[in-house]
Amino acid sequence: MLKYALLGLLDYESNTGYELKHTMDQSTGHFWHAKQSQIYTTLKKLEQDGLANSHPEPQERRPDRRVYTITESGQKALQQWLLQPVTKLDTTKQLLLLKLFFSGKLAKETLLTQLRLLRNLHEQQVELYKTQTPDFIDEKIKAFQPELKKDACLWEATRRFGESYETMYISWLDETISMIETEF
Amino acid sequence: MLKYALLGLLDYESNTGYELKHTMDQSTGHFWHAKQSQIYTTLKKLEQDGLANSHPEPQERRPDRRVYTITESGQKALQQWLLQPVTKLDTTKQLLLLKLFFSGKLAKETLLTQLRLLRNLHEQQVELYKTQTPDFIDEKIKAFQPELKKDACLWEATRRFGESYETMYISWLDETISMIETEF
DNA sequence: TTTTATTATATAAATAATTATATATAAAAA
DNA sequence: TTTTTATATATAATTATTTATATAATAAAA
Repeated sequence: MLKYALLGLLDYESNTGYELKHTMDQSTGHFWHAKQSQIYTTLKKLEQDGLANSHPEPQERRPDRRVYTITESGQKALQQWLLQPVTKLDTTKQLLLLKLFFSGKLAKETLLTQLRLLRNLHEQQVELYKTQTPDFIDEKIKAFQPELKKDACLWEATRRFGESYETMYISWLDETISMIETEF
Repeated sequence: MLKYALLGLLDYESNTGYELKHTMDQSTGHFWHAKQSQIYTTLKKLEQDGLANSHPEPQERRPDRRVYTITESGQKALQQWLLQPVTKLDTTKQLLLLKLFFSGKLAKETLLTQLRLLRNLHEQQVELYKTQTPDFIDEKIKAFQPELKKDACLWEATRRFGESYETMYISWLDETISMIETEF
């Protein structure tokens, strides 16, 4: 799928692996992340498959940048993929839930400490969705200009998902913490 | 991590790869899933690392079962892992959000159809969390008996997470569908 | 002045996970 | 009676992902 995430971004503008990594970290990374090494290898694969082209761009006193551009074939592949509906639920991996499931023998205070620590992390994350992410979206809209209104609405929908998710998570943690405080 | 999921289950009772797969599908699989092949290979690794033992159990007119049992070393490893707090957020992969992010050029009705289809899937999933999963927990509690009260509370907490998550997801879908209906 | 951060790309090695198959038997359903 | 479902394990091949490392230059900070 990373393939399509990269094609999607390249469809807005040609870019280097380095920049794509940073753009992803602030946008799609919230729901589809990738390490630098995976991005570089996937870009190579895109080029091999004819879905993108690349050319080196010399820079003053810096290593060359390798700029990737989506091809027509790449745009078709992206479009094709976007048209296919999602027909099954994502299988998520929740480390906290996995641990919690087996934590019946842990001391009450150990468990509570762990949950309170995690609550802080989620508090920080929800703040991020409420502030930094909207700024990022505004900035991109200004950069790409007008007819991206629909895109902006959809980007905002994904941001809203993050905010809802974190809000739900914190409520769930609060309920779970109370439950443990009273029933353990 | 699958390693610990398996150790956690084996700590309740010795079991075969086949049974572990089915138990996981109905319990931890909601937040940590694995394919049959991965379970078998991970069990082998557990044995190589001395965290579990196994012995074949002959059956009448059926292939032998290979029953795995957690070792003391395995119990220590499990305990050690449970004591370590989760210090960073899970990086989830949400296929729908990835597609949605790039779907600005799709026709309004195409998008709405995709979102409504997904809404049905989440409706089914929330029902599962409200009914089947509690039944599974009750059944396990009866099987393992009394002092699993704390375990049961934690299992219930993970079930509650699933219900909250799906409820949040459906609300988000409803908001997103309205947004597209009015703003596109 | 030494360290750290930023700009940039690339690959090797290891681990994790998925897909596809192979082997066997028996019961139940179509 | 043929197919499907369930019981059971195992491995090969492939793909996906992470971790670690190498290279190279500049600017800023300690």
